[in-house]
Amino acid sequence: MADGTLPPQYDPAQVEDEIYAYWEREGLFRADPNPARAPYTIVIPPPNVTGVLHMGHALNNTLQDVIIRFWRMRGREALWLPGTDHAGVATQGVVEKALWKEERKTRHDVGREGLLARIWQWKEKHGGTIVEQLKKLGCSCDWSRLRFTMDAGLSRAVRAVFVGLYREGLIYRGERLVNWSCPFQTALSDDELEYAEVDTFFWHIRYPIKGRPGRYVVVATTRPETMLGDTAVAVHPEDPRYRDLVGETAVVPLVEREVPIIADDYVKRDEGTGCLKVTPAHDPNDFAIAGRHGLRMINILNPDGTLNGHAGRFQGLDRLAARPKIVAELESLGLVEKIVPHRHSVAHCYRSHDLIEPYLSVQWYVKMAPLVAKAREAERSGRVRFHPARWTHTYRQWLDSTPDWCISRQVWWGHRIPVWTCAACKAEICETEDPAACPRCGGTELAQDPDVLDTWFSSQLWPFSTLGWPDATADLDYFYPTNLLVTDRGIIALWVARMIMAGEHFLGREPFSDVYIHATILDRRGARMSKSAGNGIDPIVMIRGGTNMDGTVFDKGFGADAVRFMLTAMTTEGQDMRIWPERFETGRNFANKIWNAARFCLMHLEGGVEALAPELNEADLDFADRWILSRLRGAIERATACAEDFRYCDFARTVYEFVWGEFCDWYLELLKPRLGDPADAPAARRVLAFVLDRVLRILSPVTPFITEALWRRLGERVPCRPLFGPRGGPAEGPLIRAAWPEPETVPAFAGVEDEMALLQDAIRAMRELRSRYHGAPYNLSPRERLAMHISCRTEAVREVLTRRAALLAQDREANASPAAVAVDLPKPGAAAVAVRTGMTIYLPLAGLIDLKTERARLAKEREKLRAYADKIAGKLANPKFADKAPKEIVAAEKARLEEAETKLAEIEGQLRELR
RNA sequence: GGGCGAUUAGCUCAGUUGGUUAGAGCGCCUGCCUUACAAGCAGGAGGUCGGCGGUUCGAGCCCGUCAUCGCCCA
Repeated sequence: MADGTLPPQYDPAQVEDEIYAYWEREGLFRADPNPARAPYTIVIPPPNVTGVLHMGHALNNTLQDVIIRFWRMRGREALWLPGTDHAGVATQGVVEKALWKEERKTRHDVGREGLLARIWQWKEKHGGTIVEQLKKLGCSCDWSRLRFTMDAGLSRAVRAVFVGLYREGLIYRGERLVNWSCPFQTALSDDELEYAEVDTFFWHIRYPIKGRPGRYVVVATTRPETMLGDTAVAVHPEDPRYRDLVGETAVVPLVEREVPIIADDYVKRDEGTGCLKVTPAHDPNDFAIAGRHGLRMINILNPDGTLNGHAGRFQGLDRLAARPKIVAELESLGLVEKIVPHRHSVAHCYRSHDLIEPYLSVQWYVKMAPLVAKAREAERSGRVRFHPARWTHTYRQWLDSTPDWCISRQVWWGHRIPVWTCAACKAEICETEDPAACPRCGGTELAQDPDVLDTWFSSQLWPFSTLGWPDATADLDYFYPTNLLVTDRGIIALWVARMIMAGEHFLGREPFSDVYIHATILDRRGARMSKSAGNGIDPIVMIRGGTNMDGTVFDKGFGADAVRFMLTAMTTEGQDMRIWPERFETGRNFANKIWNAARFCLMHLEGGVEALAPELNEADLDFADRWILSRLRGAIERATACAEDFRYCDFARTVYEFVWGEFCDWYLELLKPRLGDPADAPAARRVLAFVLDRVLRILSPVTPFITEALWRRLGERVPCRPLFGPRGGPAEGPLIRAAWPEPETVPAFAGVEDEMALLQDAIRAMRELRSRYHGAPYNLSPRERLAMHISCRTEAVREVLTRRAALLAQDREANASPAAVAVDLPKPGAAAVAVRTGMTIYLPLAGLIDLKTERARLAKEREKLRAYADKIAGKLANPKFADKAPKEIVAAEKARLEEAETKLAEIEGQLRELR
């Protein structure tokens, strides 16, 4: 490579680190407030600081990078602001687990400060992993702005928001049921639950009626152990079976508690026995019933999920271990009527996957109603748009139904709730700065609330806390509101909606105008990728090689560009995306194609600027030049529109098809003879340099590494590549900052595309004629030069084919010369025939032609054409069609029919001759 | 129970407001190591667009319904 030649196979490993280091070193990702340009801003959805990159991150960040690179090239001050999230419950869980494994200590052994110190250590050690992985993917984040939700600045934002909401009366403390995670011993919000189907039983248990020996009511429950906390039995008020029992007293077995039998509409008569045991402290519906009837609430659980003193002799047992014991005792008392298998969906912790217990406790809440109204308005007014649009429904639905948000968590890692209680006067103090003394009585013995805030409480501030809020910074002024948020559907409610609320409430503006929701990545069989299932694909292994999670070894990776290209090309509006390693081969092959196309161009540009035509004007352009420029302009138009509209798949396909299917397959082939001709080469080289330049630019957002590497090579040969005018000029800077090629900057030529289409049709027909005889038993050698006769049906076709005869003759695959081209040329003896639009091509091959095969081929084609022509004729014969269809459509159908019939007649004639 | 997706070639997926003979990648068959590329080139086979009904001159696309799979919410 030192001598300037490139190897014939692209090796991403040789290029990527060096290119990335170059971008970083030169500060090319950096963005700063710049009044001369408009900003384009994306804030990264912060990954968990303890996490490692998975395929979902790879997709998410590729999509952000494609857009930010596009707008950077389009001249915006493009900021992609990166950072990580402290992930309170999850991170603390990881460190606690390690602490236990390594030292057999719990968090209580090391204390709050001790644990926090260890988590910070953990963060320092492992927190950079995911950032380094994003770099391998090619992410052009402004790393100088890397943020962490527990940074001092972001923590100030959290305090400001808490205190602001508190003072507005939007934060309050309440005792109610929460979702309790026993392993973490903390409350979780409703959004942090996941539901899983569980096979269990309905236990039908008899509760004796007080004062009526022998009578009892039968309740059905899936959680028999909760009976220890029962404080009522409920029936439906209109249920005739139990009407006489309302007002009576039932006796809860084992604890012998006397509880009232009450009537409540909530009870479903046809579910279970129609008789409901009411456990207000351990079931949300029962809690509501208790509120209506003023029932006692008995909490039977300790925070760790074991039974407490209210459980009597079962105290100390885990609630799940107690269940069989309780059932056994009930059975021995003859109180179990029956046990029915039952399958239902139960809440689990989204981090530990353990069962969630409804648990009565005092927690902090955010009153949602006023915030919801603002968030709804931001979307209704069109200031926030979802892509694909259907996700708007999910957003609205959540806003319409969300309960107040439980924001306190009983863990230590996170933002501590800024509320203190004065020991002397019991005053509650909520301040942004830690208070030294009670403002009411001056007491200095202040106890801060031990809880921390839900991680989402800080994440919801991300689009502005990262830009300096609550200070009125220049960054905030310039970059806020941001433009785009790219994320997964799973956190539309959890995060996206809350950011919109927070942005609207505290800054009076939406945090971003567009939300792009991308697919969820699934494995080959359509299952979610997960660590426990072992079906994950490690994006870094895909990029660099190594051992995948399932043990498969990849000696070489596919390269970052290949991974990015495939992820982009697979991003359609669907909601899932199935991935397996081999799928990246397409991307790798494409990168290799780009590499070799550029390699070919660079070989022919070896002479540098001096070898280019000193001056080039439109009149100097060859036919092939005009064609590729026209096609290039069209491709740029489509690609630009796709990028603006977040149509990722179409963007990738557009550039893929143009580069491979037109630039490589046709233009470079057409150019070869000209590049070998000293008279034509200088002009051809100028166009070649220009087109390659534009090709690299439009590829750059998706495949930034290989294109930057090739751009540099191209720059070494030809530093500046204007199409027209004098050659030379100042050197172009790095591709990442090169201007996006706007369509108007590429000339288009009317008529050239149609002419080329005709030539391509002729060339393909000639190739096909040859290939009919390439196999056994004919074995026509590809090296044997053939003569083709072309019979044209119009003078116009004849004129084009005659004028471009040289292009037909030079096609290497056809390897044939158009020996005779004329209107209505007769068939030259024994010949293979291809009937095309406007022409019939003959391959005379005396002695080799297989009449039977030729006849069968023509007959098959005739049948197809007949069916086609009949279909159109039928359409045209329908008077309603002529009457109602637009004129252009009718005219087009007529033209099609005419063409089909012409071809059909031609085929009939050929068949007669073959007899 | 409510909402939203998906169902198109052997596999994975495209298919813009209804209007050529429904496309791509991979796989398959045939022939080529043609000095950019075998991770390639050329040619080819393969689909009654999940079922049924409807709207329309015309439906893969719109409407209804059923089936199967999946996601979200309750």
